[in-house]
Amino acid sequence: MNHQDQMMLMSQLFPACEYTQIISQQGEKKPKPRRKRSKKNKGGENSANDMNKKRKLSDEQVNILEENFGNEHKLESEKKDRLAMELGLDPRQVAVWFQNRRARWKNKKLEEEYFSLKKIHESTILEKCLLETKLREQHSEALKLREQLSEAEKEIQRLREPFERVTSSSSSTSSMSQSVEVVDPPFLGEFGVDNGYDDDVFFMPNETCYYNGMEWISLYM
DNA sequence: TCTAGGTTTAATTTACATCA
DNA sequence: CTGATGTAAATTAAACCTAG
Repeated sequence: MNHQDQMMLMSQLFPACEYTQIISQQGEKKPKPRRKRSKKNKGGENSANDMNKKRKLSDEQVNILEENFGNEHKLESEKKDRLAMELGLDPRQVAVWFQNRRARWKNKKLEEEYFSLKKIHESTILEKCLLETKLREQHSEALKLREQLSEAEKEIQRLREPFERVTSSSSSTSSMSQSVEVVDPPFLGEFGVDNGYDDDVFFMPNETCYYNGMEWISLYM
């Protein structure tokens, strides 16, 4: 595999940006500072020559170059010469055109990638907002249910009181018998509200610790 | 119609890699 | 090591476009 083949393979395996990164990372060398640009030959031997002036390529030339670029982003030397002959251009011009075209292609790709990532980012933010809203709703629902539970427990206690008075007076006649109080198991709902543990404590099913109410809320704010 | 300022693009420069 | 050749990146400058 010669150098050109290797380059070709690299460019196929990696998008232009990664490909150039790989090249520049080889050897981990810092890029040397660019040398001062030498003055162009303004007024030099060829500057007066109109042939040196920049000529825009014709539509047909550009079409054929684009067609070739569509097939392959890099040119082998032979193909470059053939194409140059076909278009009536200097092989150097064809090489330069491909070089510039690759640079434009890379810029376009980067731009596309930027907008695609931006889109993903925006939709993720939106999803996060929706999930946060949902969580707040669920939390206020949990608080409401907890309030209801507390009320229900108070009501149970209130209804029990007459019965407990009777059993405690009758137990005084028999010291052996204790009040057989049916103790309800602590209610541990979805959020593990356990009044037997602490007044305002939540147990997270997937975690091994307890949070008080404000801490629990702040986890989701 | 003219023109200043912006955009596009052909060409150049530079640094670096690879190979014979 | 050296020179030839290739590339990417940065830059320049000619040609072109457009608002005012």
